Amino acid sequence: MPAPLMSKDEVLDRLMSAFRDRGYEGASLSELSAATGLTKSSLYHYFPGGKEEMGEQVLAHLDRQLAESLFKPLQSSQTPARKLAGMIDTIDAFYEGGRKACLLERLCTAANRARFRRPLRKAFNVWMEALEALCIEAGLSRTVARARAEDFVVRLEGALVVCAGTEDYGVFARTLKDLRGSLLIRP
Amino acid sequence: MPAPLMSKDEVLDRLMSAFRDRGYEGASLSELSAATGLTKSSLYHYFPGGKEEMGEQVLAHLDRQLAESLFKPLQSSQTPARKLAGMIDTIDAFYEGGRKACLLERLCTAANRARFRRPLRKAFNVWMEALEALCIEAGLSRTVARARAEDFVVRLEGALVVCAGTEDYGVFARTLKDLRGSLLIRP
DNA sequence: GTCTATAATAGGATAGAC
DNA sequence: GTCTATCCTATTATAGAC
Repeated sequence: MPAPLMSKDEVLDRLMSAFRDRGYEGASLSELSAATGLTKSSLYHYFPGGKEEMGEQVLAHLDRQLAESLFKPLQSSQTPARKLAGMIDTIDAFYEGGRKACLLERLCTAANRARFRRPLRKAFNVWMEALEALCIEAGLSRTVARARAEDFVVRLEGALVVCAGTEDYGVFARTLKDLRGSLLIRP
Repeated sequence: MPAPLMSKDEVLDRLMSAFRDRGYEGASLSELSAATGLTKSSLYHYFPGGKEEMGEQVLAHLDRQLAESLFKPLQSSQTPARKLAGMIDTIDAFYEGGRKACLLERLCTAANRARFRRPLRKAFNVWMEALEALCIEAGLSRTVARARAEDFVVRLEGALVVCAGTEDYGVFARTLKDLRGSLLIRP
């Protein structure tokens, strides 16, 4: 049995990229095959459950990435302001300045598929909870922290949608800049 | 030749609903057929260009609806604050409190299709320009007005995405409430 | 673990009767 | 303007060799 040509993580990265570009329904197995460089059959070796399992595992993969890039930096000994700055830089890179869509958004269309509903909700909540914790650490009340965290995710998702629709990527830059300056300030 | 069973506008309304629920790629002709009560062949009578033309015409249909519900109220003699309140009520109803997605967002996935790119960008811009005009009427500078308008659309789209992902429709209510109170206030 | 080959089905689209 | 019937192709999915 030949050694795998690429790691499972690499496969998941490429699938995620394809789903982000084309959406869950829009990404055909042929496209996913081209994106990974694997044949359809090889994809079925990794994902016996087919496209639905690919979506599921890519979502879990994103969960792990979020944990790595949102939680880990949160536990460092930096000031909240510095942590925020780092997180926003990470976000800016991950979304390529607004040119790359959000996987969560692109999976929402398929959220009637029961398999995606829970993990989707969880991913959004985990994200907001991380932001809420950061706000609280910066001295905001629980109530304000919660509202700020929610608004952060709302604006980020919205900016990505508007960028995709208008091809004006300044929207993303302006939104991040505003979030950078406003998330932690006292009410 | 039998009289049409329903008006073209009614057909377009139903197609829009289906596209908003399932996305452009997610909505199959069978579903569109079921949603309208017309057979596939009848749909092709209305839209000889097939699904792509359906998307195109539904987008144009939305344009007209926006003109009716965003521009017309703007030209009334009410105060800016009252116009804003009315617009937000309209928006709340149109999106069913966050339960119904935005057509523009759901078409972004298909925006690589050249036919959708321009109308999509136009729809976003027309919307933002209407909001900008309202802000200016309320006494805000052009610069602030532009930023507020952009942020309004960003937050609205984002709230819809987060609602779809979390099934927590409070997000939409909270976002609208905030927009209601903040769009027109002086910097 | 990867491939070629192929099956099965669903999707988009058309022809032609009424 | 609507329908039934059908076509073609792309899509998902599987079998089995190496």
